[in-house]
Amino acid sequence: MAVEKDKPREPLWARLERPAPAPRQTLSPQRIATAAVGIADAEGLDAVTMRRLATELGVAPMAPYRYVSGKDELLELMVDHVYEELRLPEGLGWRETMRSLGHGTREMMLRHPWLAQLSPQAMLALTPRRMAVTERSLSALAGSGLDPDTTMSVFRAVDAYANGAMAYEIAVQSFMDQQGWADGGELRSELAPQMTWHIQTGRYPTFEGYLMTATRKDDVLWRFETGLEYVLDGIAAKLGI
Amino acid sequence: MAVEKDKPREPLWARLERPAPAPRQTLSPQRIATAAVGIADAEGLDAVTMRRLATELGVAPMAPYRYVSGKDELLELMVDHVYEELRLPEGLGWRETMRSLGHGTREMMLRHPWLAQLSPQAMLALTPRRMAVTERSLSALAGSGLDPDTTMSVFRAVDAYANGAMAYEIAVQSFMDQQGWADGGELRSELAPQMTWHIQTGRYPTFEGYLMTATRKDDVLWRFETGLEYVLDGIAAKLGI
DNA sequence: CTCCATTTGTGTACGTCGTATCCAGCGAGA
DNA sequence: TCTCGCTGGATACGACGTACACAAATGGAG
Repeated sequence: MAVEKDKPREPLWARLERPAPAPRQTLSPQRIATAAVGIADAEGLDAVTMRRLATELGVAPMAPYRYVSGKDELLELMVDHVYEELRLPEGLGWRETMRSLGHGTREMMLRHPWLAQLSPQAMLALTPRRMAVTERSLSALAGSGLDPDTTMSVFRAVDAYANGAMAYEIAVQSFMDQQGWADGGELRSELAPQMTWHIQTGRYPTFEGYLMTATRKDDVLWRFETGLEYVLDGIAAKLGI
Repeated sequence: MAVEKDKPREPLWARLERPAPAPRQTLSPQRIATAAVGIADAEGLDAVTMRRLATELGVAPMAPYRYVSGKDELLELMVDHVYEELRLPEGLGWRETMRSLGHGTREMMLRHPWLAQLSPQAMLALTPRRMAVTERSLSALAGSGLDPDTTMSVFRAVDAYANGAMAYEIAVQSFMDQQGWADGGELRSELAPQMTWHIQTGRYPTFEGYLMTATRKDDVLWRFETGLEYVLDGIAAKLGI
């Protein structure tokens, strides 16, 4: 017996490309992905359990394992499923395409907040629809006369900003949800016990000043767009459009 | 009995401020945080288990619960512990401070890659040292004559970029580690079975072109810095420095 | 139509996790 | 000295991911 070595197992996406070898048609990757995403959307990622998924599909707990090697691949399947919603319009210039990437990412993540709590590994997963987004982005950038490395750096910068900003936005949103606050009233935001306590120590005067005088604390869209424009402007400035 | 309602429990940080009420000195938040961070650094976040932590501390599994209400608070403690490493030099201009925030975040996350796989909730946690970083950032920005909302948007943009970029960098890094690849040889990077399969479908010609012609695919620091400069340039451009 | 190899779903079981609950013992103030 | 409150220990429970061996259903070959 060799050192503990995972059997190299054909990539998930390769398997799915072949027409299903023998269809008994109660389960399918599609059905599995849809069900799992449904659970995650409705009750959060923690509710996505192999057992729960099986129940939802009306099937024994181990059944989905025929289509997915484990929970990690299930998450990959979910990511790919949901990335279908992120379509970049064709024929736009680099800036509009990148803006569209940002906003598309934002909307997709707001619809599926659990995306923000996937492990980086799962978010790195090279799924077909994810690859398609990358391809489209790079090809929109291709007309600008940049070298390949710079092109990729632009795409990654926008993607990094969008993901980072949404991780934060979603964290705040889900915190408020769980507090039962329908909307981010400014007052309520300050009333988070943790925040109140920190401020009351008097150690963060600048922050306190912000809390008391800012007027767009709850305008999350404004914040996202403002940041996105920084990134786009910076790209334009550095690269001469 | 009221609706299932968690007892409001005093914020973690408030409790820690009081001098330990009765010291029997075998356990302490400090010791707990250090041990937990040690485990996570050495073996990854999954190895951080309440039981494992207790073992490491030479204590019964339930003992740490006296200092931490559950695993979530343990993670908060870990985050705070590690944020001590992120110190922003004083007296710098806004741009140098933000650059320092970016690089400081990067180095901290490279030292503690598990930061990238914390749930957004845990990353949102308002811990003292995190608050201190925010305070310092905002105060460095304060001299630039920006309104409070814009000031915050600048800080959040840099923070979002740094976090998003590092989530990606760390995911790639840990993937390579787990493949046993010491360094991101370009060839090897292409050899990831998933990637190879996708490329071979011929559906991603632009991406394929990038893979074959790019020369800085493995220069992760260059990529991080380039993206960070986009953000900083964009801020400077949009706000007139 | 029949038979069989292959594929698809089932049943059972194991080890590990987070943590609720109750208990024992120590230290300090009366 | 007694006792109260805090500390850490012991035990236990339910849920999780998944390994493994089995049964049922399928479609092509004869």
